[in-house]
Amino acid sequence: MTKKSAAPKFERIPPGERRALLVEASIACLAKGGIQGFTVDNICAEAGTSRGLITHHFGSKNALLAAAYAAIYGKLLENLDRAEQAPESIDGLVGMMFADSFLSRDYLNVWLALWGEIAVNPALQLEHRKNYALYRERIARAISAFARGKGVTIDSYDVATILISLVDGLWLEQCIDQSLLSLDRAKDLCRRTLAAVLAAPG
Amino acid sequence: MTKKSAAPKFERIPPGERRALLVEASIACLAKGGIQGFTVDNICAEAGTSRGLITHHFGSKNALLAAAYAAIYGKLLENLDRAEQAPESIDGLVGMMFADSFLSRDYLNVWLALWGEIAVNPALQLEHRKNYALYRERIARAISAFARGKGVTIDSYDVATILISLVDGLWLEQCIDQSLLSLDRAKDLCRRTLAAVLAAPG
DNA sequence: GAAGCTTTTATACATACGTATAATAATAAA
DNA sequence: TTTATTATTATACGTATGTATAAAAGCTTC
Repeated sequence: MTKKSAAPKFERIPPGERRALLVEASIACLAKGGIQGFTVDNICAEAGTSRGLITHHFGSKNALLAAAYAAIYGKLLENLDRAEQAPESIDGLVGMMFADSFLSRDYLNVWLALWGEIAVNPALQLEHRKNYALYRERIARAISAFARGKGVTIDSYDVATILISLVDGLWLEQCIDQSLLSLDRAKDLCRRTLAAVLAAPG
Repeated sequence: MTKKSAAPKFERIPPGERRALLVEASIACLAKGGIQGFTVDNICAEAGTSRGLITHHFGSKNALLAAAYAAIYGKLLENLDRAEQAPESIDGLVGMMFADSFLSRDYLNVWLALWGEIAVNPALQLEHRKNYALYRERIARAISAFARGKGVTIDSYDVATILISLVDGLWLEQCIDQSLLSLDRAKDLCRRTLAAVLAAPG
């Protein structure tokens, strides 16, 4: 007679996977309710775990927030690295920016929620600086390569700032009020601005 | 013998003034701690009143938040109306944008904190749409007048979107990490972009 | 100076919050 | 099969939260 094995009351998974699950749940909560939706109860309910796991795996809620931010930026940079290294047209440059930026509407809300926290949360600020520098460098490099290929002389650092700021602004606009701006129009405005800036003398 | 009059335990001021005080205190709290710093305790401590006044004068904390947003936008629009109606140079246009945008670093944090809430707070969303439409209209009008004066034909609505988005993006960048961008450089990038866009054919 | 009105305070209340704790149970190792 | 490890749960605890309530007190009007 075989021993009757009871159904396990919970599944035990490797720490790395559990952390990833909690990070995913955190992002979902940020998307739904902004930084105010980022609570232990919400996150653990979303992840389907008990309340203790955040402390166990991250030490604190704030550490989980920093981890979530790192994960989001990680995805962004990863996508960027998959893109062609040196876009050879304005369209290519714009495509590079928007492939990562306008991934999904939910993600926009997450960025916005996190941005609002960075200024008042040192741990997040640290995480931001680290990742943003990589991001900016990557964009500036692409612009630089593009300009070199076209024989245009520009300050790629300046153009990168313009491009990133414009995309962030369009993004923000799209996030706050979806009815004002479509992805296609955002791309188009970006393309037009970039073309004008790169064509201008100086 | 005159009656000894005890010092009043509190000052009673007109509802409008009290509301303004609470709105000011709200903005200060948002600047310090983001949306998470926007609590009844913080606000009333900042305003130097007891906890009951928010409910009494606004009905709810959320209504106060909407009022604070309206007040901030009100100041923005007011400043804009004081500016010259039709800037006649690129510098004038840029000046118009930045006179309101970069008022103070504290205000940047407030905008950022509020932006993060708009997507998840219907009352704020309503207040935003109303004011943003006025803002955008005002900017587009100035651009339109400028172009007409110079004999340039443009879609002022498009250029307004570009300009506003760029300024918001620069603003965001400045807010998140002050070490990356000075006001002067932000203005300069804006000027340069605007000049290029307005000079471009089409 | 007295009455009435409404601002203002003080307090109470139920809920939500982040974290600490101890018990439990799933897995790996022996 | 037994033991050891640690992921996981359940719960407790103190604090913070937004709002409701009632008492107190300032101001206006007569």
